[in-house]
Amino acid sequence: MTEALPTPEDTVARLYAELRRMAAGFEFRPSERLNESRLALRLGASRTPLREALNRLVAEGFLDFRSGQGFFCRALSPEGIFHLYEARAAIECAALGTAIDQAEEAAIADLAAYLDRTEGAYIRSTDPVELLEMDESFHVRLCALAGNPEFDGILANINGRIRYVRSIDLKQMRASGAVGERLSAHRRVLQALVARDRAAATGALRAHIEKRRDQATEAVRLAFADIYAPKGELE
Amino acid sequence: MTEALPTPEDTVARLYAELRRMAAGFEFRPSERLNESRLALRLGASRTPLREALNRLVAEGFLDFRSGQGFFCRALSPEGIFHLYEARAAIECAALGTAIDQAEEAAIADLAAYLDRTEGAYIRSTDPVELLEMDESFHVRLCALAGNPEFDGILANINGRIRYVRSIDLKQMRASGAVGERLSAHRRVLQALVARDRAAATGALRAHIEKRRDQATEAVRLAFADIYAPKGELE
DNA sequence: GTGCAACGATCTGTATACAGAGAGCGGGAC
DNA sequence: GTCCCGCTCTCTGTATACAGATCGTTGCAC
Repeated sequence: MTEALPTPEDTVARLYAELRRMAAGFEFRPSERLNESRLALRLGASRTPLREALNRLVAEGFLDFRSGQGFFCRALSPEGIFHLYEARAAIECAALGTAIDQAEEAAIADLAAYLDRTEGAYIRSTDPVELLEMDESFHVRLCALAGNPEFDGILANINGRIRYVRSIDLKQMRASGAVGERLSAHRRVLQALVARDRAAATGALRAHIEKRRDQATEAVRLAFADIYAPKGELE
Repeated sequence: MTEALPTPEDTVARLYAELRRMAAGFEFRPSERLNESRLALRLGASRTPLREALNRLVAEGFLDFRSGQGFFCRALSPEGIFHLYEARAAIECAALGTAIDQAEEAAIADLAAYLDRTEGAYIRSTDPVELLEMDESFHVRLCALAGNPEFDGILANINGRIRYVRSIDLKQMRASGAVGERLSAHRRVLQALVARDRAAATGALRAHIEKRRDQATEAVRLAFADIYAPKGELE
């Protein structure tokens, strides 16, 4: 189920997709060093294509590289997450601004249909992954209305790098019964877009993302406290 | 990205820096296929580290990769350039907005000092490369005031990919004696920043970048006409 | 002259080998 | 018990070898 999309024979692409998924979900712990030989063995390839895939992930900010020491998982910090959400707000709001000027009515209608279609699942879903995909997908589709592949690429990169904390944020929202809040934020943005009301649309989108930014940053901050404070309860 | 210092001995970093420079300046022609063996020989390394560097540049959008066919220089099109400038405006304006809220007075003063310091060279310079570096540097410093490394990284990437057309644009401005216009645009942005006037600052910056966007896009469009109808009134 | 097909040279994709650097561990001094 | 030194073993960084795919070219049919 997870291994289908990259063409049957393309080792580097396969490794890249697999490693990106692992890195996005912090299956490597923050700042952990990666053992190339073990990883290559586990993924069924040699170190040569593995390192090519790893280099791509370094360029995309999923991994770090230190000469002579190899590849490391990226660090996880409240500041880093804050900056990623801030960049995300910048890109999404800019894309929305362009979309308000230029998106076709039909494309906007498609997005509205998507929101209607997923509304039920959004509220009732108990699957965190499904929830995450739906949230991400709404924002990706919104961004795509601008018709600028640069926006899409930057957003896809950021989405991968915040995926882990976003899923934590979503779990917390679900636990506190606040999923509807997110959904209504999406709907508010969409309505302003339909009305071609730039100030209302970008304002609503920015407020939504900044709220998620603060929640996600706080969640990481608390996790940090857990990691660095308690010598006591471990094991 | 403005890469980390290429330490004396780090083959991949050296190759990456060299290839990035070459790709940025379109020393490979648009859509040209790269011959790995020849390139490795020319750069004094083997294909293994070369391909690692090439993979990083693919991830950054400087090169394309097609499985089974190898690496290609990115295409050059008016639409592509338009999208890059549009993304640049989004990032720089967002960074400026953050800077207006949060930048220290001292940091803003540094930028003002930089502008004063380079003003003379800016107007008198006959070296296109120097002109390009100064223009780019002003915008990079402005962006850095936001204190968000994500903004800096995205801008560095875009700067590399528009470097070629930007230098053409600068040459044309110099030829038409319009360099002062650009300088005054920078100064207008700075003054609004000093006054912490968000609307004026982002408005001025956006207008400046969008003007450059249109000029650069048009320059590429004309070059396209030259390429695809090169024989004058033939046929 | 044009289109197609098969051949050959070239190039890519991956595995493997090996040298040198780095990290971890044990032992010794204090 | 703690710190430091040196050793060893592992891992990284790069070169090279080789299999399979690709592209250009030549020759043939029409």
